[in-house]
Amino acid sequence: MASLAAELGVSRTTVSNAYNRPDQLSPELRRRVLETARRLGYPGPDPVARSLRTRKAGAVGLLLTENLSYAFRDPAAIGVLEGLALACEGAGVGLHLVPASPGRDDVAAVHRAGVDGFVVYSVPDDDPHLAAVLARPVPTVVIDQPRVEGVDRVGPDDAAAITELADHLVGLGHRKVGVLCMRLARDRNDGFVPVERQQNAHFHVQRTRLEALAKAFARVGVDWAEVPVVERFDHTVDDGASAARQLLDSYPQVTALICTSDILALGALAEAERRGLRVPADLTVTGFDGIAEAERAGLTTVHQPVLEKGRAAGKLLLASADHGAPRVITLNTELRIRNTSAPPRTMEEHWFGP
Amino acid sequence: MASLAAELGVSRTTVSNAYNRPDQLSPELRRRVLETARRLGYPGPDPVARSLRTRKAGAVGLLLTENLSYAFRDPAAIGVLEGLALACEGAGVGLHLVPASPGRDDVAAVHRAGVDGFVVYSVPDDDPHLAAVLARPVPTVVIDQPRVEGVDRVGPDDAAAITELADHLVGLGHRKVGVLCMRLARDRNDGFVPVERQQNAHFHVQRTRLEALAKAFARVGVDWAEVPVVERFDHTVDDGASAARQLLDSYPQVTALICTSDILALGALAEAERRGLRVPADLTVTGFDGIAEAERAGLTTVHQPVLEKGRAAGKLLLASADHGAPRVITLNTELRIRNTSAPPRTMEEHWFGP
DNA sequence: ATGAAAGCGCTAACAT
DNA sequence: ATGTTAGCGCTTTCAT
Repeated sequence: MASLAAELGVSRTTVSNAYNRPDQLSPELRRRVLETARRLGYPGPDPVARSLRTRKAGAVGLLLTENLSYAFRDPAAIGVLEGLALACEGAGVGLHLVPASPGRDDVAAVHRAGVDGFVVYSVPDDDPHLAAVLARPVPTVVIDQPRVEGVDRVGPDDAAAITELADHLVGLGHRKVGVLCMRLARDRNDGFVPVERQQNAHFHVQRTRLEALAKAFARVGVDWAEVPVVERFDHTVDDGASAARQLLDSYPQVTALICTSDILALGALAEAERRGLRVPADLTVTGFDGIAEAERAGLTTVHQPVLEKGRAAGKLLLASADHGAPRVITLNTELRIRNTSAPPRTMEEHWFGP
Repeated sequence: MASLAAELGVSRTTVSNAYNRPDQLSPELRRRVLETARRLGYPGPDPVARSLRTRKAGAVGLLLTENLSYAFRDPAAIGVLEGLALACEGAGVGLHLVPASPGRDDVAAVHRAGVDGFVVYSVPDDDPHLAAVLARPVPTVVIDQPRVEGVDRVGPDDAAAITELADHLVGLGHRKVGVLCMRLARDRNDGFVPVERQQNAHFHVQRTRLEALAKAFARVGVDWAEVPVVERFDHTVDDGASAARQLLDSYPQVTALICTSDILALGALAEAERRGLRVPADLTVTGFDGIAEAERAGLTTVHQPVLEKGRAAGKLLLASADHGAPRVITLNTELRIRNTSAPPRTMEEHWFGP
């Protein structure tokens, strides 16, 4: 830029103005500046230098707990991403996906990200990347989890939502239930979950849902310590199927499988079919999220507005006027009763048919 | 940072080293620096200033022709994104989604993006955002389109791929065909496409496919000027259905509908069902891409490795050693003949049954 | 309407 | 092992 100014015999200020404040220049001069720039191969102001000077990066960072590519496998995550992208697009700011693998604790990527703020989507409360984000002097919005003191948050009321679902099942008469849940902590534990691990789960959403389920079933006399809960570290339909298999192999008397995501529930449905169990006659299966595939499958589930979740987070972040109190946006959820939930078969029905 | 150094009675270099080159410091001093930093609330080196100094942003930009959120609706685009994210993650660099709406010609977002390079995915050759990207002094890789002189590119051999498909249809005996294609230029034209518009299409991929189809059918005596081609600006299953409706309303004698994407083909399938046309007995339908939904639907299509496409582009960009000749990666495609293509019914069959 | 001066926060040579 | 010096390229008062 210096050489350009020299060549033109003007100051650098003038060149800068030619790009950033056309009204501060005679149109004629501006034209000359731009043309000379082209001739000399000057590509326009360097965005990084500009960011340093203006203290604005023009981008927001997104931190996920998972491999970046995970976000593109899970329909619910895609919905959140889409909503967030929408909000960013509306404001003309970029969306910077931070490369944070769950395995390696390499937090450097968070430090390196030139962004004006972060959206953190569904990470465990002890995630080192999260700590790194919070240490940065930029605003942050958390989607779903964890709850962090003083930090904005967007998410559903998980306890209320799943309580409604539990009450539905209780009302149908289910007492022998099993649960399929997602990862509860950063360490892999593909299998049954002792109550202690449930209570200490670092993924707040899962912990809340399990707690709410325990409470709802306790009200009708079910001892939660007796309820089998199977955890899966990875989140695919196949994992849901294998979890269902593991649970039903040991607890064939279960009449309802409560899954903390639609993905897992879809897998449970597949496993039920494999075993020749009719849903919902022989087995009730429920999900959580309300993704399109679940609707197609007729799954009874709790629907949450994932796109809205992403968008709300983006808007919150971009509207970060130095607020005093942290803001919390609670999204509406809706129990959608479809074709995978029904009363359990009684013993009579079991032996003599309905 | 200056005040931190002052407080500690050391130079700024030492503070910098504490963060960036632990080996240049006594562990003891380093510990003291980091602790004092915490106490003083110094959040660590500013990423933007560091980028300015090191000339490395630690991120690659992604430019899409569409609303950012479009990328999250199209399974093929998601695949590309995932592959690209994978490559970025592997290298520890961020993925910066550039907010470039197709409508507004606001190129500023491209100028503002602090990135070390760009991946451009499927944009028209006259896209102003593309021009802005190429003007930046950073390496660029194009996925699919357009072809730009001297710029790296990753994509399938569209002509060869669709020629194979055309030959399949020709072999089955189809001569009365119709085509459903995606957007051919930046202006909206939802309807039939005159040959001239086909030849002047700014989306190179679509143009290539149409040209190859024309050539393949010309070889068996079909006059391409007589072949109906319907274009859709938006790319949804519903658009595919409405395009099929528009085409079949005017050309009911068509025996095969060639769609330039699986999404459009899925819509065509829906429309065929709506009209009571059996596929493939009454109507052959083909797609392009090989997305999961297409496989489920049993669609005859051309499969291309979308994830690999994104990953290859990312690797190419990240390995941008000042190469002499531009590099081109051609991906393998594969004709997948499934249940939506069959010989056309003859007139006899039509009147008297098979 | 244009220019001069100052500095955003950092790191990389090159000393010592 | 630590300090000195010199910018990276830009924008922004404030003057003229």
